[in-house]
Amino acid sequence: MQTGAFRDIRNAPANYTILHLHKCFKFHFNVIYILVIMDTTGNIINKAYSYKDVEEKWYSFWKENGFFHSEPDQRASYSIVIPPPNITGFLHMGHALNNTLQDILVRYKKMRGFNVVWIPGTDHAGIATQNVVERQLAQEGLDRFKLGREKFIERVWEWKKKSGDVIVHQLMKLGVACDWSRQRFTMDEGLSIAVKEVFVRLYTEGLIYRGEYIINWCPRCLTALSDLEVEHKDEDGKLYYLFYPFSDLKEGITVATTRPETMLGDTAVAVHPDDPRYKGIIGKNVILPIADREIPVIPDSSVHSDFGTGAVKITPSHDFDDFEVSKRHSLPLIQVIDRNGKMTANAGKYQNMDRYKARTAIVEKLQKLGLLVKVEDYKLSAGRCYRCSTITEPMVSTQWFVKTGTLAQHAVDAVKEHRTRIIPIQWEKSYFEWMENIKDWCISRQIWWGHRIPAWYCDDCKGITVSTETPKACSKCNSPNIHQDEDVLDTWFSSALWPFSTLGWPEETADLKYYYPTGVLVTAFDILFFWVARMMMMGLKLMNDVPFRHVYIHAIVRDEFGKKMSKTKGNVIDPLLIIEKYGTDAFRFTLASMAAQGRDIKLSEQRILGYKNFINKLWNSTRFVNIKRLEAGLNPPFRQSGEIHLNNSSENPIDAWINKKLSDTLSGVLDALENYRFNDAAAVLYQFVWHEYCDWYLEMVKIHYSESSDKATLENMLFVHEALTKLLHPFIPFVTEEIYHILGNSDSIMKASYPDLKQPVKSDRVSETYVHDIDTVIEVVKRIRNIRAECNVPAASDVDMSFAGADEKLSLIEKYSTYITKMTHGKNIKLHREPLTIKGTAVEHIEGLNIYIHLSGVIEPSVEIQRLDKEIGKLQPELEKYKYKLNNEEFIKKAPQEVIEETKQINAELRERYEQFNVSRKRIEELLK
RNA sequence: AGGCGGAUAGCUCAGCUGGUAGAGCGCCACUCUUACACGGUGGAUGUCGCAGGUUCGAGCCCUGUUCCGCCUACCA
Repeated sequence: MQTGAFRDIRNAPANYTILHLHKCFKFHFNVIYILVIMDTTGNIINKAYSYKDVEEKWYSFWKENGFFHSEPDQRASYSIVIPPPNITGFLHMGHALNNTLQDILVRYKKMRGFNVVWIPGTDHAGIATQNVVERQLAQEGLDRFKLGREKFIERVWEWKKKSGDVIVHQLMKLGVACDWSRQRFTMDEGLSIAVKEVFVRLYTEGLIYRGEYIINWCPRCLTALSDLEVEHKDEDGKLYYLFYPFSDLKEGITVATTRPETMLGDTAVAVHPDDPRYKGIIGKNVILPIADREIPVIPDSSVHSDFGTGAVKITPSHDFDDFEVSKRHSLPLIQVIDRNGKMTANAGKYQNMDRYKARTAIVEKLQKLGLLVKVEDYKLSAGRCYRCSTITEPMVSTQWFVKTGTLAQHAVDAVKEHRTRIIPIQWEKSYFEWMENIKDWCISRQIWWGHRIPAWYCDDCKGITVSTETPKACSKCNSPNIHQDEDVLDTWFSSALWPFSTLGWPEETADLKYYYPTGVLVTAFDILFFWVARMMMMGLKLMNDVPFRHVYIHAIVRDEFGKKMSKTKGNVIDPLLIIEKYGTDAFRFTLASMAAQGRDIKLSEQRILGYKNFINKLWNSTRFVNIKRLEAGLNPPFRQSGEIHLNNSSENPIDAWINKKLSDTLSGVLDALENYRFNDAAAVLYQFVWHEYCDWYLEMVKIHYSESSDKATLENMLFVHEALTKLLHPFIPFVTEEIYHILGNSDSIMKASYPDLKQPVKSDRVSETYVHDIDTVIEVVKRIRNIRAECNVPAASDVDMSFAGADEKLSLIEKYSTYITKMTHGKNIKLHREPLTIKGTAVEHIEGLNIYIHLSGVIEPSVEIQRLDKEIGKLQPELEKYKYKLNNEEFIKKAPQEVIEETKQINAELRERYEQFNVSRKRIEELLK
């Protein structure tokens, strides 16, 4: 038989008819043991946890039973609105992390008795979605203009119907406890009403206005972009030095530019007013070559004298700064590049030429004229459209804006007054910085997919009518000849309303009253400005209250090179593949464990594998406790209340011990989750389950139960197992639900409540003693195991052991001798008051106790001396450190009393151990003589 | 250019308010023991980027500095 075959059978699914094999391979004999373990419903419980069987089953169970649903009631509410993923989106690591963290909070708060709602939904993603559909049209040889606005929008809706919920179904795979009955879409009827309402209100108050301004324009998407929608990157470019002669043609001025094609739109040359080189020429005119226009030399302090020649050509129509300069100096605007990125009629014979072809042509022409002074290589930062990466063009046009001044101020105040807390707090600084330098928000987009701007223009009086309902006539002159604005609103405009529009605003609904403001917004920092800041402004303005009490900012998941994962870069790790490979629970636990990582999470599969093993460990411990449960015929509830009580002096010491550790774990998890330290919560649970509960408690239960058949301890074990299952549920919902049922519960674990510290954990002196006892037993066992391993004692052979020390310690050893012998393969324990000297014995020392392992024939005295020397060698530098510390007068004088006490105690312990080792060493040496 | 973050065990990273450096994976040895080999037991491994400073005491605070990353920005 081969190992491979062995494994294959072991991992067979639950419905596999052959019962799985158990510890089957005996080396010389082909003996196969078959062990069958069944749960209460008669299913075979697999030895290896197979998540695939479990996950789908429970998600539909939860969903169909309405466990995700919430309605306002008497309880305290806790609400979260999902950052709505784009309908064009596919689940990526960012979504996975973001939604896992939210789900942990949602399930946790539910189990703590809050009435929790998590409102899901999707975003119409204007430009992104339009691009997707336009690409489809292109394949059919069509474009949106051929189709016309109405037909095009129909096409988008069709597409949305078909593919828009892909991301939603992917989210479900993560196990998210969203209230799907409340699912919203930013272009829903209700949300569209909210959008119009906000537009009209803000317009009426003068907070939305229409104006001519220079904006970022994408010549491919043919729309305005907000500042945030433009990405800047350093690129190789050239810096051209152009010579503009004075009108007397004798001398001139050299300007530097990276964009010579814009020179045809120049309306001035600016120099710094204090620049001595140009003192005399301010006010003179230069002749703009090719265009043959005269333009003035003007003073402006925004010019940096030390850059280039200290003289700047001013092109107000195609440069943000120049636009500002032109306003200060009342310069005319001359547009030379059009919306398609081609030269306009103002460019004379270059008309209709592409902007980059025109650059080459104009540079050549200038060279011929002898006006090109020089060309240098230069790194420049070009703006690119965040959707299609086309280089954007600054363009002067008429757009709609939100006046952000006071809105932003209120949003700043709210955070300063901690009505909304940003966590981690360092993000506050970025938030303030951005908010305090905010510009008016350009909200109009020249695309078709989105909320159409509710403004109508009168063909007769040119008046503007803004209204939530489609008007019949101009509100100014009553003329029926009106037409609606062609533009739609920035996608983020509707997203900004998300925390209240999803709750029914502008209606004053019961939901709105009950759930607003939301408890927390969970998001990555990359949309802190795009979205969070704008929700703050809108929430405060329209609801008169912050939209969320907390903002929790988590990391961005990056690839191994620290780059943001994106489809265009092709560096995406698909979470769905990870789920397929390791299971959702393992994946979720990994994400929670890594949530603390600074700004980037670089996902490593090794780590996920580790947590998959953890789930398996949990699974197998469940198999064990359930065998015992069925044997003993125990059924839930395993305790009358959820209280963890330590004050039962008749209880088993190991129960007192594990209950204390459970209680510590509980407070650790609560503290961590209340402070959004997901990784700490995960670590505390991992440590408890594996290294306290499984490693020690279950092993001791085995020993105890085989001796005493004590059902009370089994019940305590089941109580602890169920409690830790509940504690883990928010992190790993699927496996915990399965376990909860295996333990004999018929209801969902989602209905269970988190173990609660409100019922105080009492502990009397007896329990405390028990806890300390077991800690000591563990310490003793570890020391003995250590010796066995270091002395290469064969694992299967039992060894005699003796103990020497104070009565108190000896009675402890006596009391727990069964645990000690069974856990160390020991036998014939003997107790002594005085230290021993026996040949062939290895020695260990812990506080107040000497441990002797009798290894005649296994260990030579000389070898034992070497071993002791090693121990002594390890202790020496430690002792030196403490000696120095305690001899330091300043330390004694200035350190807090408790630190000094602690130091003294550790020192005493080390010293005792050190001395005992030395004594033992001497005795063995004497034996050798 | 400014702002922010990172630099800790071979790898991926924890380390909250300064008080004997941790986890997971990997590695070495033993081990298929009756929940689990996706397991058990034991073990090795770090001048906490570098240089100063404050402090009785610094991975943590301060100053400077070097790499790496991100964000913002009007040097044309």
